[in-house]
Amino acid sequence: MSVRVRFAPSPTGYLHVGGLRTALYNYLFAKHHNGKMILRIEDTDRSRFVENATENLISMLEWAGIIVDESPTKGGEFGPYIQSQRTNIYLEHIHILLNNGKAYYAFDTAEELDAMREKLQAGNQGDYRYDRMNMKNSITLGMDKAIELINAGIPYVIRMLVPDNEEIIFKDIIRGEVKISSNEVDDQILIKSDGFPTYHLAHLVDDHLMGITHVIRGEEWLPSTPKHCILYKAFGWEQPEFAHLPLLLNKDKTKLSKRTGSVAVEDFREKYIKDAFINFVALLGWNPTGDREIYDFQELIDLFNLEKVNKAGAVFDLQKLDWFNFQYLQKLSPEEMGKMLNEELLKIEKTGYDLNWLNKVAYALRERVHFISEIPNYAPYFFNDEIEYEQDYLEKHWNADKKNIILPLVFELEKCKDFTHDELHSTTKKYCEENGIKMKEVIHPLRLMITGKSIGAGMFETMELIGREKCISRMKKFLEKE
RNA sequence: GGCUCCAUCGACUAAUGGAUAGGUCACCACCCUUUCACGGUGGCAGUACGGGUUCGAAUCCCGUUGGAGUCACCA
Repeated sequence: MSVRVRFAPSPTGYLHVGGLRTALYNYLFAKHHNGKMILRIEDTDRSRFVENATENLISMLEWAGIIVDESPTKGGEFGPYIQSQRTNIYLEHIHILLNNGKAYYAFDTAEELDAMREKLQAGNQGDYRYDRMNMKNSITLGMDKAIELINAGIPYVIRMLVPDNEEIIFKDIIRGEVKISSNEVDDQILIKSDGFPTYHLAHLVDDHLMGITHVIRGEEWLPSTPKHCILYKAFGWEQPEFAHLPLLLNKDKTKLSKRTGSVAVEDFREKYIKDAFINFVALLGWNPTGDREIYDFQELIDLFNLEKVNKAGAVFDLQKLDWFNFQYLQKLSPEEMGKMLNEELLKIEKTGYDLNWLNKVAYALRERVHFISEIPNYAPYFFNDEIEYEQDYLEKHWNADKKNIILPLVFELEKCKDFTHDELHSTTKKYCEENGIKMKEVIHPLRLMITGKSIGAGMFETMELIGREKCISRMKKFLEKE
């Protein structure tokens, strides 16, 4: 049987990085096995629906390189792929359960449920499950009475009937065998009073109908998996394989949330190189063994296996992601770097640069920044003619003596024919040798006069990029002032 | 609180009962050097604790401790 997996988010606004990793693992697993991945939108909670969330979800997945085989926009033979368009299917299926006695109607109000839970809490602690035999439902009232209430327009829900005293055992690919007594499982609501199914019913019916072979989802679903096992059995369906992924964590080891920083994929898209981000995320909770860190997308697909997914959660620590970004930055061509730099400059409304020149600037600085986006701030002297001088640097490398050394050099440099790195370098070297001074004695003042900053790329390379005219005028302006 | 899951350097992880517990990020030092970086070399740092099984345990078992997830007419 060929592998079919799914990613089934709720359209609640944005794609969470934890969700992206789940989607990634699903995708890697599917493609590794030449299988299919589907995208299904779980929008049965009408109150949480957010406009355009589905489009956003898809565009984030596509940015990440996750191209699903079947989806609301792409279609497929198992559609529709939006749960709110499948309500009739759920209703059909709930009747199977109603008819075989595996589900029942319940009429309790929110207040009555609250009262029940309070009572249970007062009695035996830790047990808040639906008290089936002491509430208003078709078991205590009888089916005739239940039908009567329904016909009278009384709101109702449909709950699953959990069998007593059964041991539920299921196999998880990552965690092995998990056991739990059915006495711990609640009579979960399957159909809400608004007629929509809950997640538990809807996802399970869909997974079955859509031929899903492996359910790969976050660990937060582990506690409700026994419910799903009971449901599969109630329907008489074979259950899929389960794999519950370890959670992505905040620094304090709690489930990753936006509390401590951004978790929306769109925010990462703005800052990081896609391949670096994917590489980083893929290695959070999984490792193909060995000492390697850098893997391209195809290698991830080739190597991925669920058996080597870790059990413990992984702290989502951006420090290493920055390093990955640096590594991938070095692999880009000057043209790619220049393009990114141009986009950054557009954001701060700096336009009109020669693209070829931007390529060179970005390339020259590639080893000094983790992100292309740092460049405008790291080396403003490429884009502003107004130079700000670093005070410490100025004090350290400038005084009356320096002026006497530098002045003749400026004239020599002005005479350079091509104003290229090589010529500037040899001219300066010659000058230093003739006057018995060290190169660094003059390079720092040059850097100071032209860039104002103590850090940056090689000075002659920088001068070539800034150009003769600007370099000379900056030096002269500085010399007049100081 | 009940239930379930989990536990290797600060972080990500490797080591499928057998070497001095390996690599990467971060941090520190040194080298290179034209500043800052890159790069190179080295360093710091870990099997939560206690039992057991075994010739041998990070690894298997039990217990303890700690952490997390979950317990909705949300997914």
